Amino acid sequence: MAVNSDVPRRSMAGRALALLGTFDGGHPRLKLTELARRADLPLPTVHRLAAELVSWGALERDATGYYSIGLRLWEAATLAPVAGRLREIALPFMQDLYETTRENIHLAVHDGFDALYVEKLSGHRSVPVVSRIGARLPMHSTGVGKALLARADAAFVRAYAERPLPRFTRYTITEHARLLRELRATAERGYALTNEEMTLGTCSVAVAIPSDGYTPAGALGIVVRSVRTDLHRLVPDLRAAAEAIGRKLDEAVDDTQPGRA
Amino acid sequence: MAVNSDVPRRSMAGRALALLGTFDGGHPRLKLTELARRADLPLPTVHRLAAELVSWGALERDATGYYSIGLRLWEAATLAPVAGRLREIALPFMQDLYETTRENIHLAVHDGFDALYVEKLSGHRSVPVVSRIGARLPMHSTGVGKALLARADAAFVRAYAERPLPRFTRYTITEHARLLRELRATAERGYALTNEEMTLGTCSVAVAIPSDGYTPAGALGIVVRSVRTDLHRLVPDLRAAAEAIGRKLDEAVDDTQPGRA
DNA sequence: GGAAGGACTTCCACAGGGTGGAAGTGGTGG
DNA sequence: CCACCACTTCCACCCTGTGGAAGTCCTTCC
Repeated sequence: MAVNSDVPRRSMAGRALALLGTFDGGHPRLKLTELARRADLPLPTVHRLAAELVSWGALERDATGYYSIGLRLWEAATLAPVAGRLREIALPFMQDLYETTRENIHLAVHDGFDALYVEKLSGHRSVPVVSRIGARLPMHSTGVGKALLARADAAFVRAYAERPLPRFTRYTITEHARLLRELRATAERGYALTNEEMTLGTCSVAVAIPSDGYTPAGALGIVVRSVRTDLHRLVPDLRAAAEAIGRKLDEAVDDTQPGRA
Repeated sequence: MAVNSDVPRRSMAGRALALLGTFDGGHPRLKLTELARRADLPLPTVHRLAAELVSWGALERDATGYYSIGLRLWEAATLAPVAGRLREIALPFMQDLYETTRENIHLAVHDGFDALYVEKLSGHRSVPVVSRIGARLPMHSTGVGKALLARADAAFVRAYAERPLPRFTRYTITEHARLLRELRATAERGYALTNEEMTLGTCSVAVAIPSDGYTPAGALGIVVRSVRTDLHRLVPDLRAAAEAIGRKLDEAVDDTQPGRA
């Protein structure tokens, strides 16, 4: 018997989703037992349910018994607005930025208290970074995060700053007052900067994508080696790209939706 | 009462998945009624189930009542091997190809009777193409498709060629014997070519990614305007990229999996 | 070689979550 | 003002999922 006396007894669909939810960046492949333990479900239940998910294509199971996310689920997920419309529109502009910089180009959206990375371009010559498509990173220590936060409404920013701000390097901003000051400066300047706040040796510029019709709001950023001192020179291109993306998004919204997004 | 006397009574999880399956490239957003009709489920059932999916984040519902695929499902799907490992490894090489050509760079895998597009890079100057990340296109009319098909085992190729081959342009190969001949030529040549077989005005080169440890098998392709006649010149770079990707995939497989993929 | 342990699979009688027709609500357009 | 349509809520019946227990099949260790 599970000890979920407080949990209001998950439904079948809820259990199926719980199984999907057990996968994360550190655990993209799981064995049956791990799946059951992480989802806190009895083993036979997981066994039966997982088999059904596999038969539909929501999960895959390889010869060694490991489960991973299935191809068909991935395929369905490409239809999410964030992956479809936003990415599709942004990509050519991100390519342009990549060509001129050959550095990591990030596209992230605001979700909960995190910046969720929707697209990332990088080449062999780019600095290695911790981001990954589908990854969540904090907003106070990343370029795109600060750009998003600087645009968020005051109540949200206050809520964000009142939580403990995890430290990643000795340059990470962890004092609430300093974060608020930084965000004010970002808003006035019109773009966000970071300097070794997430990873030593890298710094970044980012701007918010000015689209009023589209949610969740996005931001575009570039991460470079900190030895490069010409971060500011990237701003005009970055801003032009963000504005062009925003314009296209608004057009696309008008096309498909009579109401708001 | 639904008329599914032949369908073996779908389970709850099956119904939830059926809802996700109602979305496709032509219908990325659906209203409740459409969802119910397309999934062939009673409206109250869909209503209840959809609400549960929304609360988890597998679906989203906007102010106008339209459902679409949810952010959390998209996030989970980024953990699929095809999106995670394959894409991540291939991307820098695809970037290199993009820089030298500024044309559409495609990465596709073999799934069922289709080429499933896993990644696509394109800029403003690239020819417009019908592909989309997550899209499925036939294997006999696309570069990546032919590259995959030329490597598939004989039984599969026979099964493929025995089905009717849909025609897209007057250049599409629709005769079975000719397709088999073409595939033989592709295998000998070591790369696939198409010439206005999917879309008038575009042609393409593609090569299979030579990885023995990794399934599903992938292919890398470039689509350019047909006025460009130097398609063959792209082959060395393309092949080098595919080989490098294959090598990295095999390393990655060794790292994480004692057995086979 | 054999015993112990662990991971996975199968079984089945019980029970509580899901079902879906029907009725209610709200908005729209004629 | 009414008719219509899309969505939402309700509830008593009953079928589907439940999960402990037992079975199978490796792997490891002595």
